[in-house]
Amino acid sequence: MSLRFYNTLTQQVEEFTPLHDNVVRMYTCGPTVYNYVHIGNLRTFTFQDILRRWLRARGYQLDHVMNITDVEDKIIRNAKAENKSIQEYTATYTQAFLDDIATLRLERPERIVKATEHIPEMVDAVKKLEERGFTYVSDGSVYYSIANFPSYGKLSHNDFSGIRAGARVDVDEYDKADARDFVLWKAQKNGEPGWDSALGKGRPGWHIECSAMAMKYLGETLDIHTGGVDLTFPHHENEIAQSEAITGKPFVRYWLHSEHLSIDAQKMSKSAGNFFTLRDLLGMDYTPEAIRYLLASVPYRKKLNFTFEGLKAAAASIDRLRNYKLRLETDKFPAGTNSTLAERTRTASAAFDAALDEDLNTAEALAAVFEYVRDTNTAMDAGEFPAGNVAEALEFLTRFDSVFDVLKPSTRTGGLSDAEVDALIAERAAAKKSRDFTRSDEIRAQLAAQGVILEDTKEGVRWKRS
RNA sequence: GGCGCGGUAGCCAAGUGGUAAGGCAGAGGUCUGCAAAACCUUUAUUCGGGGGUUCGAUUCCCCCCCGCGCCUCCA
Repeated sequence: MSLRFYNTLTQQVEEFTPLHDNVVRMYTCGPTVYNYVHIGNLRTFTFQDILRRWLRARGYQLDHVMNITDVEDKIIRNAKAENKSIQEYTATYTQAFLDDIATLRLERPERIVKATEHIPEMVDAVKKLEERGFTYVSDGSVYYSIANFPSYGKLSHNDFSGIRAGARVDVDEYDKADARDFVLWKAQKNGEPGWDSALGKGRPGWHIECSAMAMKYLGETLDIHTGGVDLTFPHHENEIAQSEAITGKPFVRYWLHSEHLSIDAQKMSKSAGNFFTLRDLLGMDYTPEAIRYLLASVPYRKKLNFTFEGLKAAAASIDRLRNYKLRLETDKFPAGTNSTLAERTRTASAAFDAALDEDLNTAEALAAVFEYVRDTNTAMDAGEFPAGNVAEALEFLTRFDSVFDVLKPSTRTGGLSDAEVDALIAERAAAKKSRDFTRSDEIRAQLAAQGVILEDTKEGVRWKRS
């Protein structure tokens, strides 16, 4: 039993151990808060959530930092268009992001840090690069000279040995194809926000944010750095170039990148306009759990093609698991304990663990759960599932749900109270007893219309909310 | 062009040098007053195509075809 992850740096699946003690120091590139995040963004954050939960399940403690990029070209442009301050504009979308990840049951990283609150650290990092000879100044802006960092390209596995030094531009949204050097500090221009600093009045480049904040909180060498594959180059490559030029030490030990969510076989992206936000899908009455399940069920290094059929399938899968749990909790089981079944539970649990240990293979982990569900349902149907095995089955479900977190229905406002439901069920039972099936079906339909599903079993009626 | 990922049943998708997990959907059936739930049967002689290695390849090697991503902002 050892945890293994695919490391982009080495292009291999490697055994994972933290550098210090039992604490995993992890950094995640968070959102740029210029708009609502879409479900493609949320796929990556869901992957990180599964990673967090599994690391903890395996006994590690976490020190996880996520940044919020709250100053950047698009933010400046959009805020200006809406006649708002940067702070005012980003506050809206920062809160929306926090709300969205909470809706999807994504755990909050131990620290969520904002770029604009770490300007001094970034300036300091740039100064250190300057002292070590990795920078040059042009038009008041400070650039990183990658010609001075020979191992540039080791993460993205690109060969930059033929690169020309000196070509540079000073905006995030480049318009020169041959630019390779990147900006560390942007001199203030007409009307843009700027901070006074030893580098002159200006604002930080995107890449230096992450280097400065990651090292401030997590030290010079991190255990894990995650992000979407699109950040591998140039963003993460640049983080390495900055951080390692400053410290002379390896910046990150394990780089984990999650594949994109696509739609109609194309990458979902804001610039392409082919995206759904979480709010869009919730507005279509899909549940957060179904969305979470869909995003989590495809292993993170595999492209996930988003379809509504897939989303419905996810919801159906959750229903199957919830029905199973309800059955465990409400059926009457014969007395005793079955050692063969107990062994079956252990096998399933071990398979679940092994699947997640191997680079978070969520698809295989789910298969282990569903095989177990089918086998034990069969045993229950045959009356061969004793009461003494119920607890272990529920424990296994709990372990599953500690990672996937989809069993508990999201609370809905309104609807019938439990007492009202019970009263109607009692009325229906009376109708059934007098073989008034018209009335009993009427009540069942009435409840169904209000989101309450009845199931008649040998032991009586059980119900659930849809 | 460079780098990277992928092509497995209607859809999603796991997987291994030894004969194809799981979920969803579909069809039939058992159970039920009817449902629901559950279960059973059924759905890929086959894993993009062609060579090669091997007793044996979906799994290893070579070539080719197709899709996607990064190489400029982007999870």
